[in-house]
Amino acid sequence: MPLTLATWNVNSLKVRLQHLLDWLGTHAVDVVCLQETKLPDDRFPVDLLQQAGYESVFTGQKTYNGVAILTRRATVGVATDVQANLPDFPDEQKRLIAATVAGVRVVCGYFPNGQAVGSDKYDYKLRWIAALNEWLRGELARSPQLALLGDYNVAPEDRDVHDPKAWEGQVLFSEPERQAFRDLVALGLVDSFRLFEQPERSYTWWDYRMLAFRRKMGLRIDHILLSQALAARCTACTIDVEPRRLEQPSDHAPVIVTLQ
DNA sequence: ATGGCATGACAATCATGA
Repeated sequence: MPLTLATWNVNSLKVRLQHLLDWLGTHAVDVVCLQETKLPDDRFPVDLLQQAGYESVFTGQKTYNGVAILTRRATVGVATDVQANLPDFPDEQKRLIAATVAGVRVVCGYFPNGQAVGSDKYDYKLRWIAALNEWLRGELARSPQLALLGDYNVAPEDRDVHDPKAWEGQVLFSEPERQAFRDLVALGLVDSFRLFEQPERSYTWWDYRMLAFRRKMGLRIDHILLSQALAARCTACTIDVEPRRLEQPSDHAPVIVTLQ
């Protein structure tokens, strides 16, 4: 049986819970990484997800951030060896959770936005990614079958940006951020989306304003990087834009990868 | 040049996002 993993920044799990449940009902993916749940742990909808057939591990907080890994009980059971946050990077912000599922080390990250190039938040973003990189080196040595899924808040290449000229040097597309992305790839990871022929103007995020989605004005900032061992098993990677068409959507679309 | 839109805390605006 193939194994499917997905990542989706839901921009509030409270608001998007029904969208998520509907999506799980039609897609039945085995592992789902969520970002921006914006829920403290005592408010996480464990029971409703269990009724939908999914077990959850999560780390969250009020108002901002928050990440989770859902596992389909019937196919992959419960996640083990759960790690919340980067061990050597003290941080109040809940941006990372890792767990082992079906022999795969699944890392779910909500990378900092960075706000504006040169700001304190931009500096924090680069330091956060550097700390992730350092920690991942050890994780990869321990777990050769590793996937890093999430909202990276980085568009790696020109073709990942609807208007690269306009975005040049801006946050999400600045050279230091793109270099940080390449430094993750240099650990021996593969951008699964680019293993395959993809449609023109493939993006995962569109601004709520200016009718950006309808006008295909987006960025590809949500990614699934796979270790070499997993890349060898990968048969597909797609962006599902359908949830972005719904009423009151998340501004991000899910990305799905299939492993053989 | 600016704000457009959305979410959440908090109770009219404000912080944050990307």
